[in-house]
Parts: sequence; C-alpha cells; structure tokens
Amino acid sequence: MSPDHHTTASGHWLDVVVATPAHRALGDTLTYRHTDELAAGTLVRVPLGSRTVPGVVWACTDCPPTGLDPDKARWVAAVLGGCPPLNPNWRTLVGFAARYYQRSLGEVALAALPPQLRDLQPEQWLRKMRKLAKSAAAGTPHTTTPDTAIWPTPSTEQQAGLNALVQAHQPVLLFGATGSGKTEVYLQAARQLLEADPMAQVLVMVPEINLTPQLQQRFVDRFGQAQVALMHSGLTPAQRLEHWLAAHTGRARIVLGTRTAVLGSMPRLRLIVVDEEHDPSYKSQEGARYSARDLAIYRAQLETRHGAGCRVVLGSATPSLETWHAAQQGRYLQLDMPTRMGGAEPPALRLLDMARQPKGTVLPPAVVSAMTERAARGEQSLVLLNRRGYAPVLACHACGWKSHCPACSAYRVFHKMDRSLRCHHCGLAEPVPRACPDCGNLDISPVGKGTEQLEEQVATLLGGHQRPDGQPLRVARMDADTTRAQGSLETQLARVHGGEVDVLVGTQMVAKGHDFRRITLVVALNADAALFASDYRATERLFALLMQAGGRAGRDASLSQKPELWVPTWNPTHPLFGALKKHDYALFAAQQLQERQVAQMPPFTHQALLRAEARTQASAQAFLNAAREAASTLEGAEHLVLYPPVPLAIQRVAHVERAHMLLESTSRPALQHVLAQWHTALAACRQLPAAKGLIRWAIDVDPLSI
DNA sequence: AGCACGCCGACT
DNA sequence: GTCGGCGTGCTC
Repeated sequence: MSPDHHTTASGHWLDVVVATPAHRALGDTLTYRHTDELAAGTLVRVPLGSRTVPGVVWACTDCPPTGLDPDKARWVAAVLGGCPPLNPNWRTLVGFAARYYQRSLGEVALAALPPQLRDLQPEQWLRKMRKLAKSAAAGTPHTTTPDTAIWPTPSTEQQAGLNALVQAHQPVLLFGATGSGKTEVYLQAARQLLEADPMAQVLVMVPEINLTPQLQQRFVDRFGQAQVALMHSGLTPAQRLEHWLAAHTGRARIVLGTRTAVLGSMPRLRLIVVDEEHDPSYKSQEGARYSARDLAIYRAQLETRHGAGCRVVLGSATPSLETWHAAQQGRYLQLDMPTRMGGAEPPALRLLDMARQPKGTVLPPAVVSAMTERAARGEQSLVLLNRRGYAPVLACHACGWKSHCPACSAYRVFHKMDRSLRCHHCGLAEPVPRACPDCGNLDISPVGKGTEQLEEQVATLLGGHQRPDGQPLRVARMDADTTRAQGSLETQLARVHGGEVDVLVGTQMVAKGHDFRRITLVVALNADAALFASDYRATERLFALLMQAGGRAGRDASLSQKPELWVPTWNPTHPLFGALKKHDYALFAAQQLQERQVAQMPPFTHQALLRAEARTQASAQAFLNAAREAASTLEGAEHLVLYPPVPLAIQRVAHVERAHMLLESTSRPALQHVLAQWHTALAACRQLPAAKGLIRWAIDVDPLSI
C-alpha cells in the first residue's frame, strides 16, 4: 500500500459501489484504483473519508475517469477474495431495485450483503474463507438424493399443480385453500428442479420470521440440513455470513427466508416460491422500500432472459388484488387447489348481529356457550382481537384527561401486567399514575379493550364451567407481549397443541400460519374497525385475515364438529361477509376490483409517496409543497396527478412530525420517469428557508398504505 | 448514512 | 479554561 509506486499512471480504475444514501451529491459509484484488474462483482474494502467500508466492484477499466480529478481517486484497501464475484444477474437485480425504488445502488447492494462485512478485517475474512474451503473439500455430500421413503405421493390436485408449474413459462399463482397442501407442492417442485440440475438452487420465502422454523423443519426433513440455508434477521451476524456464503457459493441448494432473501446471491436459481404472497410484510417499510414479491417476479424473468430459466410461484388462499388481477389478465398462470387435505371442511361463517345483542355485551352469550360446549368435547376455541394490552386508553372521568403520549399523537396503552402506560409507536413506557395527573382525581379507568382484558373477561365468563376431566377451563393469551422472550412462542404453541389450553386469546400473529388441529371455533372480534378504515386496502386485509383465521379451525377432519368462524358485527349485510360466507375469494376480488377500477386506484393506477419527517408539521408541508411544485414542471408530469401534502394519520411519532404527498399515474413509465428526475429538485427544496426543520425525506414506490 | 469540523453553554 | 451540544458539509 506504499503510495510511491502507486502515484504513477499504472494500475486499474474501478467503479465501486459503497453504502451511500441516494440523497447526497454522490454518484452511484465511486472511482478507486487498484494494482490488478478486478472482475465486476468482486468484494473489496475501500477508504471513504476517515473510514474503510465494504464495497462491490461494478466495473473495471484501464482509462482514467472522466469528470473526476484522477488525483482524488484513492487506492483499494483490500480485496475480499476467496469466493466468486457477485454475478451479472445479481448486479442487474440490485440495479433494477435501486432504480425502481429510488435508492442508491450502494444502499441496496450493501443491504443485500451480510452486515458482518462492515467489521470483518481482511485477515479475518481470509481465515474464514480458508476454513470454508477446507470443510468443502472434506466433502459435505453435495448431491445426496433425498430418501424417497419420506416423500408422500401427491394428491391428484397437487400433482396437476406440480406438473403445470414446473412447465410454466410465466409467473404462477398457486391459489390454494388453507390446508390444501401448498407446501407439499413447493417441496415436490423443489425436488424435481434440484434433481434435474445438480447445481440448481431454490428460494422459498415466507412473510414472517415466526414462520421459518416450521418451514425449515419440513425442508430439512426432506433434503437434509446441509442443503438448506436461512436468510432472515433472526440470525446472528456470524450465521448470516455463513448462510449467505452457503447460498452464494452454491453449497446450499435451498434458501429459506423472509423478504431480504430475495436479494440474496444465488448463482443457479431455478425456482422462487413466495408463500402467502398477499402478506404486507413482503413490502419493506424502511430503507429501500422494495416489494420482495415484485422483485421475485423480476428476478425470475431476469434468470429466464439471461440464464437457464427460473420459475416463480406465488402461493395464497387470498391473493393480493394486484396478483389476482394479473392472473385474470393471463399475465400469470393460475393454478387452483380448492380442496383441504384430509377432507376437512372449510369453516362455516356465523355473523353475530351486534344490534340484536344485549346492550353493552362484551362477548355475546352465544359465544360463551359455544366455547364451553367445545371445551366439554375436548375441542379448542380461538378468540382474535388485534389490540395488545389491557385497554387502548386510560381516561379521567372528572376532567377528561386521557393517556396521551407526550412524544406522539397517539394514546398510550394501559398494560395491566406491569401496570404501565406504553406507547406502541415510540416505545415510551411509564408506571400508571395513581391519580389523574391533571386534576388529582383517583377515578381514572381503562376505556376500550385489548387482549389482556379480553383474556381476563373470558376467564371470568367461563368460570364455573369444566373440562371433561373436571378441571376448570383454561384460558391463555398469545400476543407480542407474551411471546417476546426467546423461545416462548414455541413453548406456548406446544402448550396449545398439547391440549393444555381450552380457549386461546390472541392477536393476528396467532392467525398466521400456525395450525391448531383441535381448534373448531374461531371468533374474530372488532372486524368492523377494518370495514370502515380510511385505508382502502383495509377490507382486502380483513378478508385475508378472516379467511386465514377460519383456516386455523378444523384442520383435523376426524373431529366431529364442523369448524366455525364467528364474527360479531354491526354490519352483517356488508358484501365482504357475503363472499366470506361462500368462501368465495373470486367473488370478493371481483367486487373489490370493480370498485378499484371505478375509483381509479391500484392496480388500475400506479402510486408513489413522498414522505417527509420534520421538526414541525409546517416545515414538512412546506418541503412537500415545494416538491410538488417542482414535480409539476418535470418531463412527463402531465401524465401524473400530484396530490397536495397531508399529515399522516399518526402525525407525530417520537417528537417528529410526519406528512406525505401522493403521486399517481396510469402509466408506470411516466411515474418512474418523473421520480427519476425529482431527486435534484428535492435536494433544492430542502434548502428552502420554509423547509428548515426537515429531518429526512424518502420516496415510497407502490406504497401499501396511504 | 457516518464522520469530521465548528462554534456556543455548564461543568471537573 | 475544557466537555459536548448538534448544525453544516464532505466523502472517489
């Protein structure tokens, strides 16, 4: 690294991508020098300011750069060798994601690499590589043929789906009821493709980290531990690096993960599965706000255009309207799997008209007796309420004080467990005051109901009833508060499976993915809240949640009782319930798409949001107004609708004011074209005196909630 | 984004 | 007299 012989004209010029945010006046790549030629995709460490940061070589030339004083280019600090460079398709994918979601190349590229690259010294890296090379040479059996004994024969329906999807030349929507055995189709498809090509790799994504253990179990059982790598944020930094390398070098043939896995390096990718593709968790909500589902489609197409081809399967019982619409148009191939395995019947919907219940009903009496009847038969019930804590707000009856969060425009939630008031937005937690902080009145009380209180009330209502064995009924609660500790989710699931619980109270985390064979009754509370929410996607999410919740029930066909889904509501005639009653997603989707088309909303139009966070609401709005003004003059803006800025529903979080403005167009290229030009204008808007106090801004392409 | 440099208030 | 607050500006 001695500079003397380096200052001569010798050496190569490299365009290197490092983690720089898009906002600043830095180009996508920075120019560095190195003695040797380096292949594009090589991992390096380069000096940046006073630090040394990891980077990826994007291009290598012999000619000095144009538009940069050659003396300003610094020398590469180290090459992280010992593994193959990131291949062209990976780089194209990262480039596309950066461009489409309006972020810098470096931010997307480095977010897709194991974070340990930042703090691993070159010597440590080399040691790691040598160790890996040795263990690989020692020979982990690479192509163990899976034991055929553990592979069940697919049902006719599964086999038909399987045949169609391995031959498909377009994205596949696997439209399968809960419990129809979609996972078996993924497993069989993976097997076929892996056997056909000894180097092939398969990527399977699930929406939540909670769902990876059971998926991992099934894949490891079939393919063996050595073949499977994991990619999600629950791994330790060392594990992340290890699994990333396993995928990158091709040693792992199956990668299981959450949305981040879509950006993993898999040189021979032949199949991507997006399970529960409708789940909003696939859309990243910070940093580069990408949709892993959309990138999966792009990635598969890329591997088909420049590679040996890659299938992509979107699985869901309640597809996103975007996906459903694409399938209706024939852009995706739709495969139906309507039959639940083992002949289990879909749950019957029963709407409980709240107008006909006694005034002030907590749980309709019919629900209570239904639960006790089930318990008497040794069956279980599930009550869903999407609100943690004891009560969403605490109020003083004398002066009207409410448990506002001092930092946010939201109430703090009363948690009885530790007698605290907790803000679910900024995390601020304080002990509950003994008396009203404003007037000193001792009569402050909870308003509204959360899972903690529901658990208490259900226990009271069921008091006196007994199980077949004469024991009192057991009520348990599962939500983010009871499953926070490491491993407690598994413990609690095991207790429910083991029949130690008669009635389970929980938030929607319980409704996702976990099957409870002995549950024959699901009660979904507070469905009305979603029915009339301001977010236009709320009904879509409610339908998916109710279908999914109902799917928790009656997966064991040997149980005598037909499974039921009960929904207390003030609006029993809402069309959503009509479709739900018939388990008719297609009907629901048709209704929704009709409405969306009339109102010109996605998927019939394309959207982007400019989000602003600032010290004051006025400065956020001033910035957005200026940005809107600037956007209107850009090329292609005539094809866009630029809406005025509005504060977010929760306007202030942790003392930061938030607002956004919406851009809409029926032409995706026009929208993209305007967004691409906008950045320089936005940097200027930030400098305006009225925008003083702006903390940060970000563009959210294809936002999920507005 | 980090991380420097820089210019004003309360402490060992 | 320093320690440290975060405003401004730069990084090939």
